[in-house]
Amino acid sequence: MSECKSCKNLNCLIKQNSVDPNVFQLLETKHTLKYKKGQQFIIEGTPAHGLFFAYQGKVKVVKTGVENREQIVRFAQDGDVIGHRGGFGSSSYYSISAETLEDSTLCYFSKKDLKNILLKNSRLCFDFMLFYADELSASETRVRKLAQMSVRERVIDAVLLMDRKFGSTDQLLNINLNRKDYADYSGTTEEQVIRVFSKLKKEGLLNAKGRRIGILNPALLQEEISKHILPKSQ
Amino acid sequence: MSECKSCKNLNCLIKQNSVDPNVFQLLETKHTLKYKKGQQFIIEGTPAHGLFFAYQGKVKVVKTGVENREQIVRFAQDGDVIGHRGGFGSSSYYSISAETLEDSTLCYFSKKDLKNILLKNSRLCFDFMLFYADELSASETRVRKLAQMSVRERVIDAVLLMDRKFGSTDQLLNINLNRKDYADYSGTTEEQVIRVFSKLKKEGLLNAKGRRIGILNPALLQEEISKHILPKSQ
DNA sequence: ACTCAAACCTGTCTTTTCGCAGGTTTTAAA
DNA sequence: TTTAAAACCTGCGAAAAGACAGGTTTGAGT
Repeated sequence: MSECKSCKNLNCLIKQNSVDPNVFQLLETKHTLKYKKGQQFIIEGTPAHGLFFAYQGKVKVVKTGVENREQIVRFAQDGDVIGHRGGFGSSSYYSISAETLEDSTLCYFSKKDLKNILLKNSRLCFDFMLFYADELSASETRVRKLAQMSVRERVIDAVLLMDRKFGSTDQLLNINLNRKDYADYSGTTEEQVIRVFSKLKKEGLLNAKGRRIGILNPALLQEEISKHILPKSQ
Repeated sequence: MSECKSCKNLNCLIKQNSVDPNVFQLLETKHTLKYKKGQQFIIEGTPAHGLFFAYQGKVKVVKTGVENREQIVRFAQDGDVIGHRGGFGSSSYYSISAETLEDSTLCYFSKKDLKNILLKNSRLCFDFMLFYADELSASETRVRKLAQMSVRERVIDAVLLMDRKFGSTDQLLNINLNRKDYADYSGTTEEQVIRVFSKLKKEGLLNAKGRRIGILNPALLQEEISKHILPKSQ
């Protein structure tokens, strides 16, 4: 039920506001769901009834594109919201699909319940607004990067993001993605990712044995894409 | 002062909520500003004090990129919000620049005043949240399109957007953009836009004399990019 | 109407990215 | 441990996109 009390995902919007009695009431309506690795739990274009929070696990959020291409728009893990755009916004259909990258536990709220609380609790509502504003910020930066970076730069940017988002242990990324996933995030093809990885290996910047990816020289990689990263405006 | 009463921008978030006495109070703090064509009124990276609403006129919102390239992230006109991400969100610097495309009148609110009202009026706050959610939706669709469409497709998409957003009179778009602007929106170069326009002219799909752009066959243009447009999920 | 800078256009060449084909390695399940 | 599918890799040719150069047209200000 409301094990939000003991939840350690401090960046969860609900958790942050759970002291409010109204929000506490919302928690009664929460559902907890478990999914195996590789399960698709949101399907783009289907009617949206609610939204999810990642309690534990890793998720990729995807827009289906033309032919067998898809666009990974975001990765989510502990505390992150998923399916929020179907939950609210003008469309009542999910605009994305979501799939677990490993065994995961998710929290689910119906959008009806959540909307009621949001209209009662302006602090929670304000936090949701800030969340969307930050997501928008990230998305617009991504628009610019996709439009202006080369394939090599976009792949480097993706690898560095994985390190920031999921971290590394013993110089190996804590996330298990195949080359197609990197391609679908970077807006290129599997072959190009493989080529860039091979080159980076030869240059001693990256360690890539199958899906075990390790960043050997973060500073040099960061340096290579630095001209696309503006300090204050992100 | 509070000529919001008589404002005809019905899609303006403030206007929509101006019956609320708290919001009415906010209007006292509003500033009205006039700018000439081509004036930059928000500069990326500078401290953000507040946000703007387009009262009358047309604006391009831009992220500065590498070399002399910039990325147009959005166009705004009557009622649209501008600079909202500096206004709220975790960064207190503007993440974009904004420039008028014609003589324009803008409404300005300090973010301090606005935040106060948002925390008092959860309906207004909820509307702002929905606005951000929809913007995010549009931005993520744009990520996919930039990653998966060809240059020709992106240029066609841009021209069709101009028609939807600003409309046409006598088969001429009601917006005055140069080829570089189309390039900066579509994520390509000026020359490529010129080539695509020339080709479309020869094919009888477009009419382009200088900056006067006319769409001759919207159905065929739409058809050409239709495989990238998914019905329910946008 | 004149002038000049800005905007537009086109051809050619270079670079980047992509697609396919065919092979090798990895991984996970039986 | 075996086995088969999935994932990974590389070379090569094709296609797309970009850069540059030089010419023409447009249009805003005088």
